[in-house]
Parts: sequence; C-alpha cells; structure tokens
Amino acid sequence: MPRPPHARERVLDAYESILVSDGERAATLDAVAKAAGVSKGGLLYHFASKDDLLAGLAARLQELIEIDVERMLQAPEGPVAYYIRTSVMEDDNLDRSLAATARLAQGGSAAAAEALRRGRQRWADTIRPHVRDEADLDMIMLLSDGLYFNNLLGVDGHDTGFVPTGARLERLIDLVQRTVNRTSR
Amino acid sequence: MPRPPHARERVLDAYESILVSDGERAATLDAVAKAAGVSKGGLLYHFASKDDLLAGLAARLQELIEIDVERMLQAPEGPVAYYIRTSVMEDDNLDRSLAATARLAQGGSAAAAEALRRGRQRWADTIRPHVRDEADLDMIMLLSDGLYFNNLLGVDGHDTGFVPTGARLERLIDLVQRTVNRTSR
DNA sequence: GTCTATATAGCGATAGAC
DNA sequence: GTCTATCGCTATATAGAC
Repeated sequence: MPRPPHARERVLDAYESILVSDGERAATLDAVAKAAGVSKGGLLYHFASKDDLLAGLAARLQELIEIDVERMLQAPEGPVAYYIRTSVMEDDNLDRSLAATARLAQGGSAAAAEALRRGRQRWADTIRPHVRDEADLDMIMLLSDGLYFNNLLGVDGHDTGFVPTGARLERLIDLVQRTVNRTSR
Repeated sequence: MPRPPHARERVLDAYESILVSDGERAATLDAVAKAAGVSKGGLLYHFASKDDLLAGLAARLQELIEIDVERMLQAPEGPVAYYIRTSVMEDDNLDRSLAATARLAQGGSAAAAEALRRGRQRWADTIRPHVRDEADLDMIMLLSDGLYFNNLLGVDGHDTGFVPTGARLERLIDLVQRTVNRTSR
C-alpha cells in the first residue's frame, strides 16, 4: 500500500544499508538520518530511541521470514534445496534485514540475537518434516548458517571466493540432497 | 617462556574476554584496562592505539592457527573429523581469539575481516588434499563456519540448542564422513 | 612501565520553532 | 512531521608526574 516510500521506511532501509556495508559502529543516528535524507530530529520522531530503531528492524525481519517460509513450502525443488540456494545472498529484502540484524547481534544486542534465534527456529521447524533425522537437519541448518556468515564477511568489498555460486553452488546442493535422501530411515 | 603473565598478555586476554562475552561496543579502552588490572595509560603504553590493540589480537590469532594446523595434520581421526569437532567452541585459546576477531570483523573492522579470511584460507588449504573435490571442501568449510557462527550467537547467556554436542555432534561428523568418503573420485 | 590528569570529539537524546 | 540548537555523557588519545 505505501506507494511513496514513507520516511519511516527510508530510515529502516538506510539503517540496514549502513549496518551491512560499514558495520554496527558506523550506524549512528547522524549517519542513518543523513543516508535516509532526514534530520536526526526527524528520525527520532519515527523511532524514539536507538533501541526503538532496532526493534523496528527486528519486526521487519520477522515479517520477511514469514513470507519466505510460505515460499519455501511451495518451492518446486523442495524446501531443502530452496533453503540452501537462498542462503547465498541475493541482495533481496530478507537477506539485507537478516545481515543487518546479525551485525547488531554480534555487536552485543541481546534483542537482535533473540530475533535471529526465533527466525532460525522457524526455518528449522519448517524443514524438519522433510528430512530423515536431526543429523540431517543439523547439517542443512549449519551449512546455511555458514553461507550467511561468509556473506557477512565479504560485504566490505572484494569477493572472498568462500561463497559458492553458479555451478559450484549447484554441486553443493546436489551433494546435500544426495546425503539427505540416501536411505529413507 | 613468560612465567608471570606480562601486562601486555593480560591486556590481550581481557580484550578478548570482553569482546566475546559483551560484544565490540563494550570493549572500550577503559573496560579492557580495568579487566586487565591496569590503568588506561598503562594499557596505552603497550598498545599505542585501539587499532594497535586489534593488530595485536590478529597476530596472536595467526600464531594459534598455525599451531592448530599442525595438530590437524597429526590427528588420528584425520583432518576432516578433527576440524568439524574442534569447530564447536571448547573455550580454548584459539576459539577465544577467533570469536573475538569475528566480533571485530562484524563491527566493521577491515583488518579483522582480513585476518579471518587468511585463517580460513589456511584451513581450507590444509584440508583440500584430504577430500575428493571442491564440493566436499565447500561442505566441510561451510559447516564449520556455521558451527562458529552459532557459537558466537550463544555466548551472551543461555544455550540456543543450535550447536550439536556429544552424541548429536558425533552423528553429524559421521554423516559428513560418509558423504565425503562415498566414492573416491 | 605505570599512573593521574586533561584535551577533544562524537554520540544519543531533548527542547522547542516552524 | 520535520527542522535546528544544544545538553550531558562517554570514548579515544595526549601530556607529563612518578
């Protein structure tokens, strides 16, 4: 419904961008306000405090995760392949919110860490019915976490080569699928 | 050789501890000095600036990684199982330095991110001769990254249950070993 | 080598005009 | 709803005594 992006949304966008590209330390109210094209006072009208800004980000993340879970359940290739594939940063809204929240969690924010935990739990619960046992689930979830972690470390510039893409990603997905589908219990 | 822990080492220890348990934001010169039992001036005698402190941490990490690589190559169960197993935080010196550096990298420090990249590359090069192809290597490295990432998120208090330990960890290692050893090319 | 000041700058947040 | 101005606090870093 919001055709012209409201200032509130622009502030959240700017906050995420700075967190992802320059880290938590750089995401000051001044910097966020400037990137969003508002004054610090204007920002603080929409978000009363920095904690409030973080809460806004966490709420947005939760919404995006719910949308993703829906897509996962309807993916033709199945939830597992979908989950691994989309763990490689695509620069979509979900990836950006997730990376931004992860940065805050690493910075010491308990609220951000909790938001991340809830999201991961949601994904795990969605995948569980589609694999044999907890070892399979552990492998898939941890692999995805590893992809995200490396995406997080690579943003500040040059590619590290640690995140498989293209044909190399397909081989990895294939390897996981074969492992998980080996014997059906 | 250093029997009485020198102030310089105590400062690095304190810096790591605060980074791991309270995040980058909390690791101020004041806090580190206090935890190390020296004054701020005393700290700044050993490390001329905060950047210098970070450089000291990165150097320590590199040393510890070299020691770990030696152990990996001599592990009876092989480098792969050793690497996965020791990716679950054991609260040893290496894990602490690694977690502390990861926190700094997430905070936006390019130097910390670079130190992490170099370490990961070193491990990957060590494991490569022991697996079939790059897909195997990707899986192992990413799984390990995922374990570290979750260890990182869990330190601020209660266990998340996301990091497998004990029998659950053994099942995961077994799953990886079977996958990697399936057909020998 | 280690300390106690102190300078300087940047941050989050408030007040009040428009 | 958005702005400018300003307060109070905290952080890094310096200077210089011991």
